[in-house]
Amino acid sequence: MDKKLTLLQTESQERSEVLANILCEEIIRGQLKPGEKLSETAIASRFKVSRGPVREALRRLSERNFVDFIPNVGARVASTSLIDMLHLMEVRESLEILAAELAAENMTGAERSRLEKLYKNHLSMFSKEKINPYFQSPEDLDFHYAIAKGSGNPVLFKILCEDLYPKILVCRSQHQYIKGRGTKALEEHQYILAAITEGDPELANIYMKRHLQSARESLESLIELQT
Amino acid sequence: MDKKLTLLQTESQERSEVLANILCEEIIRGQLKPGEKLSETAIASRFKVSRGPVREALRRLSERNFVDFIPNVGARVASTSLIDMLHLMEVRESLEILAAELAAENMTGAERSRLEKLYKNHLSMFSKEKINPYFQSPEDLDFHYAIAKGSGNPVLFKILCEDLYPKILVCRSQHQYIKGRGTKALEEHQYILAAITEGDPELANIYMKRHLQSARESLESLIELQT
DNA sequence: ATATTGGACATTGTCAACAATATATTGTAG
DNA sequence: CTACAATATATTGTTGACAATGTCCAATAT
Repeated sequence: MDKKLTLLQTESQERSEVLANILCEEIIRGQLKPGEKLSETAIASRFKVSRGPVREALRRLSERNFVDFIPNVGARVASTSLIDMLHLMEVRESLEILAAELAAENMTGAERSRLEKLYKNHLSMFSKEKINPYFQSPEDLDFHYAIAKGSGNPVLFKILCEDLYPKILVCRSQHQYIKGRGTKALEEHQYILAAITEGDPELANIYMKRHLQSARESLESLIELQT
Repeated sequence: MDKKLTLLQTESQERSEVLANILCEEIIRGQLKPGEKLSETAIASRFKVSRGPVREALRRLSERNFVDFIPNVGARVASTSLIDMLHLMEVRESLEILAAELAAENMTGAERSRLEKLYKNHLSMFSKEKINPYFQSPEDLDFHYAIAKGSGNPVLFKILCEDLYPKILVCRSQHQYIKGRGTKALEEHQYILAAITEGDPELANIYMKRHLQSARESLESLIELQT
């Protein structure tokens, strides 16, 4: 239970980075609410350290845009709107299409078979565990991670996996917005997988585009409803 | 002379952010060489502050990936290879195409006329001042900035203008790599401008794609030569 | 000569005290 | 009762001192 998020590697020993990552996870999980004050002294006493490392951690989070920072006032958990989410999805769409293309061109044999394994794993999870089909499973995310990695472009990987995905997760946790489009998404994965394993960038482009377009469109209609 | 870079707004009063921005500019300009050690005490005494704010600034730069940071060892100016540059250009291409499309859809009248003004300004600079045609002029950059802004997508703007462009400039300064494709680029701008002002996203997509593809291809052939 | 060990030095990490600023509270006047 | 002002409190900003870690160099052994 309460499975650790593997988004942020805490291999480094730097206090400020470890702190930043912990706070980041708590923001992503919604344990820290949007707008909530991040008091230096409170955090310092909670983690039994002095304010120095805490300040450094908060500056890191400010650079990552997970907190809004006002000089002489302090840091607050950044709040993200559904419109922000839409902007994130728009950029994500463009970059994941690129990632799929590049993955179809560049993935190694090992990476391809691993992607296939991820897909099958997702598939079996789906039928076996009777998980809520309208829930963004870690397996779904793994699939997209693997493609970003397989693109062979570290800049692309970094923006997608360390920038956009975490922020999209924050949006979800702040809005109880549940994206999952059930078996539909899984079917779409199958086509994407096939295009990539067969080394067909054009098809990978098209299938990834459709996959993400429908995700974005369902978000757009959700925004319609709320206005 | 020595015109200030306007990339990084230093409106905030926060010491650590001001310091980070100054160091950032020096890295972009090549005044701080790749691999160069960024000693806390040295920087602190240079700016007449204590090490606290300097440490915070270095953590910020580490998050921005302008310095490589090793715990208990320190920070060094990140060095970027031509391969890094290629990865940056690949992502940039994808995102600027999106920006051009969105700009064609969303730009306000004022923004459109401003873009036109930027183009004409660039044009006149070119003929009047007899500037080296193979030099990436600020005017060229302004044009791309305006399109990113005009997309109406702040996430897209941030990644392009605060993430990718600065890093591409670092690459240039670290490699004396001169991209400018002379009058050719300016011509291409004209087509992009027309498509955007006429609100034609499809054409804006195509012209921007061609514009950036040729830039990337010339980089690819440069890399060929060097190997 | 090369490799290794030890210690001296320099640098980074942490902390607690103090200064500067913002926020909250109280008191007063209208 | 509300609006404003002055004070009190709390929070952030900065600093210098000390601890912990890494780096460098000379002395020694193989």
